Amino acid sequence: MTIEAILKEDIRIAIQKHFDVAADDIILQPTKKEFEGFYTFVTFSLSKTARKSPAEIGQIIGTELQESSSLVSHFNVVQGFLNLSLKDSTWRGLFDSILTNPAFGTFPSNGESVMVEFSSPNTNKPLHLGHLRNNFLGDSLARILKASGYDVVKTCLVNDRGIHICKSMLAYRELGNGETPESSGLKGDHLAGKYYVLFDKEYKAQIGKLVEEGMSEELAAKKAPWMLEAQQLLLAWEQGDQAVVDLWNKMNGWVYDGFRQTYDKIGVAFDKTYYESNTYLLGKDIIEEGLKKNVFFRKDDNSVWIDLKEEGLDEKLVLRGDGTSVYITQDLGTTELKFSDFHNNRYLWVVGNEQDYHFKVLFAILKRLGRPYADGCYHISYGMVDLPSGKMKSREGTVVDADELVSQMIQTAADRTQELGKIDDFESAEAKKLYDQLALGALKYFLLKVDPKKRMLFNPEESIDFQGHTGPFIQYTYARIRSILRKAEQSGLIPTVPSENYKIHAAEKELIFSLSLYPSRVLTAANEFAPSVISLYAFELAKVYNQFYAEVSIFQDPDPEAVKFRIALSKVVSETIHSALELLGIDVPERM
RNA sequence: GGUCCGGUAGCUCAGCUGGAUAGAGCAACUGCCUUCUAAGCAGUAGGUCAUGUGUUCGAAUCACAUCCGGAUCACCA
Repeated sequence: MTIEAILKEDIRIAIQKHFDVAADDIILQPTKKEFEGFYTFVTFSLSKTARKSPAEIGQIIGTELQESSSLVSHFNVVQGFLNLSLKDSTWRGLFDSILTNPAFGTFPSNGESVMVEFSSPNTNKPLHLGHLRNNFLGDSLARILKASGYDVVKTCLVNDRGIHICKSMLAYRELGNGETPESSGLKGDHLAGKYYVLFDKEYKAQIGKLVEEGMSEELAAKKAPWMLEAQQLLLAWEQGDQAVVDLWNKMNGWVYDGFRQTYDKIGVAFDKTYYESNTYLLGKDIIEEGLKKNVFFRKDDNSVWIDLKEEGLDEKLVLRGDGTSVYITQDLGTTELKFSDFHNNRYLWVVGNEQDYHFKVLFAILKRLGRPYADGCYHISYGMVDLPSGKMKSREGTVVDADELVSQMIQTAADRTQELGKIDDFESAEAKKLYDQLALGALKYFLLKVDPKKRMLFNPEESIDFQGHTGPFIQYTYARIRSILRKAEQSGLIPTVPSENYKIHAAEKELIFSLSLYPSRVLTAANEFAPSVISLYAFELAKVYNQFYAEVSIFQDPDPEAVKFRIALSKVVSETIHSALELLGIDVPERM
């Protein structure tokens, strides 16, 4: 049982005893900094039933706890707030339980499995900042869910077919002159992206010309020669035209090669990758089934629909009149495939909030169809990354390219590190590794510290910080501690829990308290699908440690017990920081 | 227009299962490196929590309304 749980029980018993009131859900909050104590119980709500003033109630419960609770040393009451301080033996026991628990912050298997689908790129252009948020969120969530007891499968659904890919292919065929990643020195995904942009340029010119000749803009957009041709390409692809399929294979191959480099660089991997070219025909059987079950209905033009007005949604098309699939058809099929592949208890999709409606519809359909996995489906909807100028638009060239951003961050990390001159003795490979760790630490932390649901702002003018509320701040705290632990080891000092006579310092209590919060934060992060909970925790812990570090001396303290205790505290903090950052996919350096 | 999400310090964000004088970081200003890494610590300054009404002993937090911003409502994905 946790300290908090025992305290709540003690408070419940005290209330029962003195006021004869059954209080089931006792809520404790952390005591605000300006008051003494660590846990606060608010008594206002008891005032009516207990027929006493909040302050009196606080006094009575506080006195009772001081006498009978095994944990409480003393208390103070401010208005209706009962602030509780803990005995040194409580702190010692708490710390001991953390120190001796090698799996601190991770939970045993809960017997459930979950699939996290994320990343899901299109193969016509390179990854951008928005994809990074998606990738980091998905990767981190997978780690957090694993730590909280789930069996996790990470999947990626690659959108490797469709009109957008055909646009790149067309522009390449017409303007490419046989260019390759090797001949151009461009990463494959960037090469494909280049032709996507070229397509758009030419396409716009064609529209302009048609409009000049008197055509309406809307019609011109449909009738522009390259648009018609791209549609022809798509059709040819679907019919298996060898030349088209060959080009498609060639260009997608380049793109995958480029993606692989990016994924390697940012440390993201998947257990299984699904390709839309393999799944886009799936789902039609489900449409048939739904028609038989009268979940769907057919309109006169042969298109198939579902009426979701009861769910507060609308009528929704599930199959085109010509019998071809739409997005939702595919998703029905892919979800069925995922289920038959893995039989997970839960399915999560990390997809931007622009698709909120789509997933509402998808899940509603799965329920109507009576799918066993329907209730386990959940859309992890995250907000867009905006620029000061507004939304990123790939066609308008306002996107922040992922590879470029990462290499800029690495350069900044290198510059900053060299300025400080602390690692001048590093081999160049060692230094490079550190720059990568810091750059990705800064970038990942930047994108993961914000509540996923909220849209966030990225200003390319102001590069991402390495000071203050950042990844490198936390990494720095870790490196600092590692340095201490190395020194301790050399001096033969063993981390130890102090004896009963040892008077625990306030800064030490703060640290133990911060540490004790970790497991519950992991669970909160898992339940809310919010890596930001872990981000904020890691920052708080690092901050508390730095305060401790500034306030007390570790090796200079005359009391050998204090020295060994502080080394033990440092050790556990470093391990907890390491663990928390690992949940965010952030690496820790031994020195920086 | 319907639905959904958001509006907290100059900027970026916490806090939102109701509780104490609303917290961080950045930017600004002041101190602290002969002592374990100053990518740090301590401090100053900065707020009508979009607005209004309501519920409550108590509201940034809940409800309703209004204003502002965004997303979505495709036989696109």
